[in-house]
Amino acid sequence: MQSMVTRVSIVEDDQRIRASLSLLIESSPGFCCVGAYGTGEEALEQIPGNLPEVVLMDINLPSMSGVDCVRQLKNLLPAIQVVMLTVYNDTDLIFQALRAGASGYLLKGVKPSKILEAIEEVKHGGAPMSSYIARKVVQSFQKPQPLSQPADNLSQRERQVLDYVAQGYINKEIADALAISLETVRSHLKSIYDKLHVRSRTEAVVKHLQ
Amino acid sequence: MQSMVTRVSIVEDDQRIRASLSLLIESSPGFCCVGAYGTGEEALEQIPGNLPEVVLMDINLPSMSGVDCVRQLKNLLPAIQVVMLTVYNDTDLIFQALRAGASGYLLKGVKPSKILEAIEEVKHGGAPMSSYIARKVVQSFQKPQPLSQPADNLSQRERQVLDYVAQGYINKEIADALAISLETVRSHLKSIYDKLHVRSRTEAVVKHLQ
DNA sequence: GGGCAAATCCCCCGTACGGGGGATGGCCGC
DNA sequence: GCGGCCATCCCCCGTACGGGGGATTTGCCC
Repeated sequence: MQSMVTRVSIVEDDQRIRASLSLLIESSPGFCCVGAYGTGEEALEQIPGNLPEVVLMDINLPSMSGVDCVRQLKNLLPAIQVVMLTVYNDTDLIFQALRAGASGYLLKGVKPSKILEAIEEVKHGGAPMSSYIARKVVQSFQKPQPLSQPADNLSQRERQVLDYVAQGYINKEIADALAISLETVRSHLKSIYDKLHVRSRTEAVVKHLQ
Repeated sequence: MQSMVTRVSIVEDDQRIRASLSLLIESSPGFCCVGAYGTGEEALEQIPGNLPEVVLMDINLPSMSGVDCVRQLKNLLPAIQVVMLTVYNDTDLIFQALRAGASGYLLKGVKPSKILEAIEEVKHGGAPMSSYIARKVVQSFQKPQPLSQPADNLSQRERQVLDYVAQGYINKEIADALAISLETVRSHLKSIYDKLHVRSRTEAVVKHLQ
């Protein structure tokens, strides 16, 4: 079983930030800082020797980047948990870091208590993320599309009908589901085809799902 | 500008849970419950009328599923923020819900205070997730993802035909494009419907585009 | 050589679909 | 108040579609 204290290492090139993180960890009950490194290379060398459970990793390191460091670290020690800690909220960097194996991603400026919470959370299988980061991540599952939606002037009702069509409903079923007549459904479909410049339900669905 | 209170609606089929959520919202300063519905259909009908900022959505609803409800709701009201609230931590459901447009995902059993925090967080652009969920989401970036896709037994020719269907071609056009007869296209389509367990080209296309 | 799946083609038949007309209210904007 | 969209409903008509039969050829596997 694990010891009662959570072993943490820090990889951060700014000496002041490194020192203050180290101090934060050391001065908090239940945490202990087993290493603080200024470069990714140094971290890769030392970390296997003193096995922290959690690593706080700056993303902007000299020479080897934080992302690369995470990738190699997770290769060496798959069980290690990494929380990125950075000023950058650049979307690409977030996904690069997550793909590389980071499990958490905090923006610098969070309260110290949040950092400690994140360490505990990541240790117990969570994925602590600043809310902005979490939203970016969730969005990546949603529509890869709308930077500027072409504003397909569909009315609410038309969207609703199209939604049913996209679920494979035939017109009669849509009519029943919406408690309107078959003819009304057909009317809505005509407007939909007109507005989307298509000629069939299949085309409409494809356009609807982009 | 927005009012100081956060307007919340609840979609949850269990009357007791619905009542207790409603009570939680109403009795918390800064929150107000503008609707509580037992079915997705009811929610879709009523929510556009009283415009909550945040919707708490159970995933396991009778008839229309919570996921479908989210999909249609986000279609109608793209700005609305949805937090799933469920006992299921099934990976597929999580991603289905996120793809459908949910921005948060809490497991039932979280402390009431966490629910209120989540509502505020999602309102301000965050993505509140239980730690288990967050980890699943993050993992989906790490695993070289093509884990699913069990190769739906379609033959090469069938995929080709389905591809054209998904581009809105009618059968005659597909026949011309592939230089085969209309009847052959129809034959392939029959096998496709059979293999995908669908009854129309529209359903087939939807399944094909996941 | 028999079995088998893929790919090709054919016919019948009912019906869902889409295009072309309409019509009626309701609500909004100017 | 009039034109505009919206939502609702109705008719006719041709055709694309899907389900139900088939058939043939090619190639592969055992």
